[in-house]
Amino acid sequence: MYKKEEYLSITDMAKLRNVTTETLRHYDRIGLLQPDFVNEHNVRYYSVLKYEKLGTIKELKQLGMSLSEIKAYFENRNYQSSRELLEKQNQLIQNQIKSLTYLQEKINSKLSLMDSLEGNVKTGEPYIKILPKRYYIPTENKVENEIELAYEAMKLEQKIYEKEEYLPIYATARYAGIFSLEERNEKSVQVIMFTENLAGMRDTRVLPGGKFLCVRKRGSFWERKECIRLLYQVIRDREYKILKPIVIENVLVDYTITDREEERLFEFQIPIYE
Amino acid sequence: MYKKEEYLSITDMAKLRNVTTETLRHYDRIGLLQPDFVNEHNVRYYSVLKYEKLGTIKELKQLGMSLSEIKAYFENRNYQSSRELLEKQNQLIQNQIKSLTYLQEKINSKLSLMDSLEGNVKTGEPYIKILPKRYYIPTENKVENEIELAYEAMKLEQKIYEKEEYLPIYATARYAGIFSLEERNEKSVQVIMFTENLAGMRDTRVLPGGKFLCVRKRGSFWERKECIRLLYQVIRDREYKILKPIVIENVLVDYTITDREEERLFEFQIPIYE
DNA sequence: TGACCCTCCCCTTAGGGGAGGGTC
DNA sequence: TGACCCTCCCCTTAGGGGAGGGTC
Repeated sequence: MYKKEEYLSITDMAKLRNVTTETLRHYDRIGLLQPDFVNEHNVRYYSVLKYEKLGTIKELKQLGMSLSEIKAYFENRNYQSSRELLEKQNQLIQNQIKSLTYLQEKINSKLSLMDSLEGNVKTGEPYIKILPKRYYIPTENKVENEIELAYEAMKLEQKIYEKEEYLPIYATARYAGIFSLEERNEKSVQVIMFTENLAGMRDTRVLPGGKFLCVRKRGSFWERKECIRLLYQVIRDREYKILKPIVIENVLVDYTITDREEERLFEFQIPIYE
Repeated sequence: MYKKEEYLSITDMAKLRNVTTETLRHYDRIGLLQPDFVNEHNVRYYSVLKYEKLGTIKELKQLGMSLSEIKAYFENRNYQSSRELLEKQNQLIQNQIKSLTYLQEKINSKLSLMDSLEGNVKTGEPYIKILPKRYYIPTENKVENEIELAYEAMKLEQKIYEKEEYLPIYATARYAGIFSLEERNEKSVQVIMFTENLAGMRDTRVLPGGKFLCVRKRGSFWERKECIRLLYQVIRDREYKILKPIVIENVLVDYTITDREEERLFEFQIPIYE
């Protein structure tokens, strides 16, 4: 049927489609794309018709199909089966795009948070900021050390994941400790997790928006005495009024981002009015 | 440091993060996530602190990182390295989304073509249609059989790919044969490939838009006598004038879509005026 | 002769799925 | 006792990278 010169060597074919000869040998072995002629020394020769097929194989691979799926497709290829394949792959790709887009949003919101942390707010310098109304879920038990904290945080996460896979708004900096200014044991703290106002979450509570006197601090979550004393001092000096006797210790940089304790960052917030 | 009850068994941990125990054993073996305590019978116990790490591992895997990359990241995790990681992954994801979106466009345009083919145009029934101006690149040599055709088509594709990876507009139904009505050898045909008006392609030619008398046919590319006779007949009967003595045989369904010859579909187009 | 081609054969990722036998 | 845990050990995908030797 064809003239000898119209055969392509394995290297010719490989170069035309930008694959390696080893790939072509592999496709031969598994019966996906076989040479049209093999000489007495086992040298492979391909008809130019195989060029198109190799192109299709590459495309289908790019769509995420396995070689055996591709092989099965070629075993009975007709208009209908091609159409169904395209529709199926279209759906798969759409799902992939969706989940990648979601991932990207998550990463971007984390990067934005990091950007904001690298701004001009210094640790140890109190300042006032206005915060919006925030929603949160509390833990069941107060915690006094790293292990208890991790345990309660785990329970919170499990609770959320039951309801929603998404944690968009406070996906970053979503943990905080709340403790009462009236209680004497400043080691004992209630861990909370900020959330969106999830309709389905019955435990969701509200933290009213308003003015907060804040200060940032690096180091350990458990050494908060000094910061609180500092905020108290400012409140007295400037004659602010405490709106509610609580302190919120928001975790801005935690062990999910760094293993270095000195890099961890917390912000203490006391609700006030002037 | 912690109470015995705060250890999690391998099954507990696996359930919390929705992985298998085998996965956790694997992570232990490669040193990615190791139990905090192993009893005298080699039974693994995990501290609750590992819950967070396992979550991060899952996320990074989802971002497409390999286990050894993840391990390396955990070996020196700090604010800066985390930030760089996020930025790198953000870029990677963006590229993935881009190439998936491109693939999707390609598939959608193919599906649209198929939709249009399943419309109400019957084979063997001549009709008039208006076509826009089209650009194409011709082959160097006329062809007379399947092999020669495949060879010329290959050369055309190689030419295009040098310039542009994209073949959007005519990515489907982009091949056609052109032959002269004056030449007697209707086996000899010039193969062309429709393209966008690629600025860089110096071979690009133009096919003027206008009215075309058309007819569709299934079967082989090489049996075109009857169709041409039919079109001639219509031209004579209805007293149309032939604008240019050529026939374009556009390949609508070809061997990239089906292996069944009876499913292949061609459309013959003769430029006319009334 | 240099570029090309061949057949073993070992290797990689991230676990899955047993078998066979102990442990909580 | 039933549910759980352990260590081998073999297997999968899509080739990559030689070694050692012949071919166009």
